Amino acid sequence: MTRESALTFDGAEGRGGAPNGTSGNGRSATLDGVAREAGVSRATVSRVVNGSPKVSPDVRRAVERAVARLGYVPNQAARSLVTRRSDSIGLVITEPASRLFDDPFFPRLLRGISAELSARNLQVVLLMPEDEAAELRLERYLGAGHVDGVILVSLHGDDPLPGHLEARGVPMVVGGRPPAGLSASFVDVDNREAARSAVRHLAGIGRRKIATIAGPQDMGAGIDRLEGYRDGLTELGMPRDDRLVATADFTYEGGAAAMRRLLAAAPDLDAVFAASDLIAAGALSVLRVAGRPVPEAVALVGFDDSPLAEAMEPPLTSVRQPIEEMGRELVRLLVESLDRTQRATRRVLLSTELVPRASSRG
Amino acid sequence: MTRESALTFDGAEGRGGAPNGTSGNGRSATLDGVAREAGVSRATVSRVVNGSPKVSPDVRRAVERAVARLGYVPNQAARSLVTRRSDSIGLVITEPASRLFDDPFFPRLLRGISAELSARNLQVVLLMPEDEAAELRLERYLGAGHVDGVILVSLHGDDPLPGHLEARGVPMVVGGRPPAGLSASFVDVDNREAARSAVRHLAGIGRRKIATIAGPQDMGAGIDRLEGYRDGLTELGMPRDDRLVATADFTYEGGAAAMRRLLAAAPDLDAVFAASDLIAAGALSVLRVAGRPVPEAVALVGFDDSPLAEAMEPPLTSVRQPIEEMGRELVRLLVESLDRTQRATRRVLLSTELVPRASSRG
DNA sequence: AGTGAACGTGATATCGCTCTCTTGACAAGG
DNA sequence: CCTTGTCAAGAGAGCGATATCACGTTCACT
Repeated sequence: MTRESALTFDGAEGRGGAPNGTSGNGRSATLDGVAREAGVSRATVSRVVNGSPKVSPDVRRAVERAVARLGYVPNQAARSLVTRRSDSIGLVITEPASRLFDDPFFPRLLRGISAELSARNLQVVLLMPEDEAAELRLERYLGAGHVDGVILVSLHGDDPLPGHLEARGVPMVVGGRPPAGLSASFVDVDNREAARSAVRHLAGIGRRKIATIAGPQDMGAGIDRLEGYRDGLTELGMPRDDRLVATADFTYEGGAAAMRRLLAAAPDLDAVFAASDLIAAGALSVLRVAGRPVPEAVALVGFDDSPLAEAMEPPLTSVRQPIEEMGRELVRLLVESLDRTQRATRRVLLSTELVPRASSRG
Repeated sequence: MTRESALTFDGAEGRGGAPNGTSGNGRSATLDGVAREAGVSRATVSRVVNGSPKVSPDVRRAVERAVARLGYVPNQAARSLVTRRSDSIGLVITEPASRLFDDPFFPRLLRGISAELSARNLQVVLLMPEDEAAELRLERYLGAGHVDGVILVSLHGDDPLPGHLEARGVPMVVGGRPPAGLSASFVDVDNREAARSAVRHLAGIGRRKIATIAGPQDMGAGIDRLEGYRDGLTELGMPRDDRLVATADFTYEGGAAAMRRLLAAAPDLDAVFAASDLIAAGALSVLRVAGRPVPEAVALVGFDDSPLAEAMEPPLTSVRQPIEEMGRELVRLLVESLDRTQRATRRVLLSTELVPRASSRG
């Protein structure tokens, strides 16, 4: 059962006097103080604060008044000590400074997570281990129950953390498809379907030689988008042609290099689906130098719909992901697995939206 | 005095047996358990764990072994209850979904903060109030001592939060110059000097009609960059000309609109200093349409050095900010004010670096 | 009327840790 | 030989909440 705090902190802070409350020093009133003020026992105040139904209306009102008068806020430490809950969850980001930190994916995700948590009166603790030692410390920290559950994002294939957490029985959900072998609940966008729809779109404007610059093949996003590209070709009855596939890491330079390879291997291509906007930007610069105008000679589609997409010249058609929603869904999943003791793993795939712009005008 | 935990959690978790430690269930060993295991009192274990010097070497070793054997991790709730410290700090972001969420500023700042905190064994709690009610709740939460101190970023002029926190005596530092009237310590980049150097750079490549698209004039960054622009002109002995100044919010569209106004008011301008890269991108698109090639006819300089800058065509000269360092410095300042009881406010200005690219080639 | 279920309230035992005091051991000084 | 000082280690009192009982009341139903 989810804890529902019935206590609203929105009341006025006393009647203008100098209540023995929070103001001034940092010391807040205690349960005991409120009990005295209201003329009841600590237990009763606790019940009111926690929204127990077993309190008579008058007493409840009296207590609520006392709470407001004193500006009482429960001491989380004391509460945690006995409930063995921290009412906070950990957001673990294991990412070596790269991708995540160069695009707005991360702030948006955070916003979604935060919004959904605050609706539940939970707090987020941010955890970004910098190195091996920190990750070990982190494991201990999480295993010790300092947070009630963990959200992991941006996992790489070889990270031992999720396995260890699972072994310690720490409730956990993963953002983005986790590496094989891990049976954790996760939320991801439907990369495969998204890529397929991008290919469909390019075919829809008459392109017949559709190439792709895929992402790293050790990451879920990279793999799935390539799969989807192939699905799309198959669905359209187009032949599979390996000269039309290049891979790159999610960078500008990587995209540029891959585009050069594609042009060399298949000079007659007339469209490119890039696995990220940054890759597309790199590709675009190469196409420009090569004298292949976009979209006339080569149509281009990116992925992420970052601010970059809109600012490019020509503006880039791109696949938008519901990132905030992903954050919210992660929280929902985690909270669910916290409430029930069930450990059934669940997978959630969110759908995407193709945003057409000038880079793929028919 | 800063708490230094002498306890390293990096040791092996027992010798392969099934220690009564953390593994398996989520229940960790307690101080008492460790004390029994080591044949000493709780107090002594506590001293070892907290790095007190008043413990003989043998006893210390014995305790440390017991700690490692049991995989003991201190219970933060219990500790907080008595020390009245939470060993965590709050990062408050009051931003209506806009700017912060469309550029990599935020993840980088977070990384800096996180790195510096984890070196001190402190945790970050992320707080993003969504509306008025949430902000009130937040105030109570912070006032109740749930965190030891607060870092505020992206403050807007009319936000009452910092004032209220100050009144409640919550230790606090601010990222970015705070609105006037607030006497809090803060860390900012030297926007003024940065803008001045951008102007100097443009003059250095022979431009004589240097315009600016300034940011919102209710934000420190917007104001200071405009000031710096004016300083630059003065320093170079150039006349101040209000037709060469337009303001925009930090968006692509805002930048485009401002550029149109500038071209109308001062068709003979030959350089533009934009207060952000996104603004510059908007300006660039307008210049292109207007048939004013960059950098030949008009040189362009942005601010932030976001990934956008590098991907633009031509690549954008921009001012790089030491964002991670800003995060680290914020933490240092906060921790300092936590340690000493001194409430002296301090200001730290970090210097920036101009990254020249094709958009301002002489 | 009598029994007991239901319900509102209070007393009290924890939760795991820190920290102040006290104790005990041993060395130095008179 | 006793006092005094030093220093390591233990004993014990909370910190502020929750949760389990126990204790009246009130009511409904035999």
